[in-house]
Amino acid sequence: MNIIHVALDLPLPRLFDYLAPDSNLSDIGLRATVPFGTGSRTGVIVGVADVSEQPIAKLKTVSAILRDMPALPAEWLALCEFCARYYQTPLGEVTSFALPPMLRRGKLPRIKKTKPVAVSPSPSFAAGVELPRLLDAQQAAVEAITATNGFDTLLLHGVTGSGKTEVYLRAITAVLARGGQALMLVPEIALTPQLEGRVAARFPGAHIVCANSSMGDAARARGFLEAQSGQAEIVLGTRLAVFMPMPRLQLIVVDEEHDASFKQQEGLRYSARDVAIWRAHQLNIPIVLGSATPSLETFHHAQPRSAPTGGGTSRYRLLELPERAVADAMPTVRIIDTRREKLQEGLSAALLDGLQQRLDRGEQSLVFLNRRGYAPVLACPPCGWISRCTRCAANLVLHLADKRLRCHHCGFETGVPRSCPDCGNVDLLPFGRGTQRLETMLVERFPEARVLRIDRDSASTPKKWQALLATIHAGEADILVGTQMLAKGHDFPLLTLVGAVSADAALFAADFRAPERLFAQLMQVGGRSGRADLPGEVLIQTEYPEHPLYQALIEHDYQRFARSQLDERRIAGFPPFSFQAMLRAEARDMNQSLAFLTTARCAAESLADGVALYDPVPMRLQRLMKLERGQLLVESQSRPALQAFLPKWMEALHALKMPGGLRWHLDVDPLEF
DNA sequence: AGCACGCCGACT
DNA sequence: GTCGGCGTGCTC
Repeated sequence: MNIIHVALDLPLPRLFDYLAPDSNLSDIGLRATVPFGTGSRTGVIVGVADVSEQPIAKLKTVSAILRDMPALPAEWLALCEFCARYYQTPLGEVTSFALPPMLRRGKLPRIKKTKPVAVSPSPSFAAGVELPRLLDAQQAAVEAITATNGFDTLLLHGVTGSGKTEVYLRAITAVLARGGQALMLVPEIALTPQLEGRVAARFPGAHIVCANSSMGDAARARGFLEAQSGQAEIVLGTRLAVFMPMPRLQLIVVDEEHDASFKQQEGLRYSARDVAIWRAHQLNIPIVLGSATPSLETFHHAQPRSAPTGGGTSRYRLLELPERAVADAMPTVRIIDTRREKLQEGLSAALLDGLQQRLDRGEQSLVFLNRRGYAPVLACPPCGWISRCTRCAANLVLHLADKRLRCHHCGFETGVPRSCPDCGNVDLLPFGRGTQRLETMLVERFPEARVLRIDRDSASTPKKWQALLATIHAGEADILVGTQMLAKGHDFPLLTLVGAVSADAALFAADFRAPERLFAQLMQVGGRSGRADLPGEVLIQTEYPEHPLYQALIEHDYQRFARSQLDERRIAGFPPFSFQAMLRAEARDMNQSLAFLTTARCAAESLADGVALYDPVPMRLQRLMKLERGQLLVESQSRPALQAFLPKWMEALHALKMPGGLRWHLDVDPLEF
């Protein structure tokens, strides 16, 4: 055989063939450097053959087949091929994305002296380490996971503090004892170090590899090679870790499976959770999805067919952890009706009282406001001027801390004008409220309190973030003001009050997933309070106190909320009762974008069998970085029907002649609308 | 996506 | 007379 098929990182949905004397099937999965156009590229050999569909005369000869690392396993290539097919992305772009940048470029990391670790498959783990006692539900969950033979998707549903992590660790213990490898995916947050520490402490002798985008090139490449060689027993990482080659993989865990960061929002728009499930199926191994607030898709699959509201699909097994592992109660949730009350800088009397009480008792409070900056907009009331971004269809947010106006979408920033740029009026007014303003107000109102603001501005680097966390843990802060950064995963033993303000907007958002996200967020931020021996309280300010979402929160009743949402989704025909793909286009003016989408819609009409085509519309954030953006939704009751339609449609679109400056992409299973 | 080739405007 | 604008066409 003397022809190789090479997947190159190009936006072209095909492979490139090269002459390669003496190549054979064992070369599949090796990287190859090839002449391409005027230059040279490195890609992955995905096939070896005697013949090519191209005329032989057109074929160039491969420059080098790189044999300095072992061939990527067939299982890994199959995973990439699945992603290419499912997400309508050229295989070369997928393989390129799935490889660490250094390996992608045809290089290898310098060999680092290996740590003196026990050689698998008999790692020294847990011996001596004192294990916490399991509650019955945890024990049952561990047994269910470890007894699973072959592929199964298990949904581990447990509130914050119910001990999900301990269940993962026990299941991983069983895998390591059998000489297997385990893969654990976590959301993309600054939380990974904590978890890493906990896992490392539990498995002191085990070889653990981390994989996330903030790692250096060499470290990432090294981790990849250690996973591929089987040296690494545990791989812990964010969404990109789903592509780590692992020859003895026996268990996948997706923690906080509902988290939106598992879906990549650019380039290869994959869902690591969904890809992980496909991989588990392919390898015939169990996968555990863990969450206090599972995504409605996941919950639906974990519901029996005969469930109260029309039934789920019974495809996943539901494991419930109903109580907190540490023996304390769930926080009390109170809804504060703000319709009648005159608020003080956005805070109700009840919340202010609560803060004062915590101060008096030396306990911590958290005010949750998911909007950073001082005020969302600066305005000139007499003439109507407001601070707008010149590049985006968005307002410039006032950051008083460093006296700047900033666009939160494109990063544009400018100084705060002394007077109105239109009429010269010097009395410009900030409208609305962000964390900085709340912080200022709380400092004035509670002069004796140590107020700490935690958002992307104050915790801009991992170092600053760690310092803030240390301050909180040392009890050197009384009132925390923060965005969703604070909501995830952290334990604050002194925290007994959480107040949520200005959350209502999500109730009526155009995006049908907004309530789901709000519920998860409030549940999560509420879970920060009262985790030790101090009871917690959650106060939610709202103008819609009787809204079912808030009622379900009072009861801590995820299932009730999920069922009511699923009812609405079923009636509206939204996911998980339909399957969607979004075509997005951007150009210098909106007409261009919409014209392309209209053409795309016309091209789809003759191909769309069992697929509904919506009308092209401007995106919610219509203009970003001076590009006008539109979108076109396609939807089907049947995933196979949608999957059959998409490649035909893509082919038609690639054949269209694009006007200059127009760019488009397809997003399969989109999360954002 | 790059990178070449190709045919029309204002500059040393 | 050339440098250079980006339209369009190709890459095994």
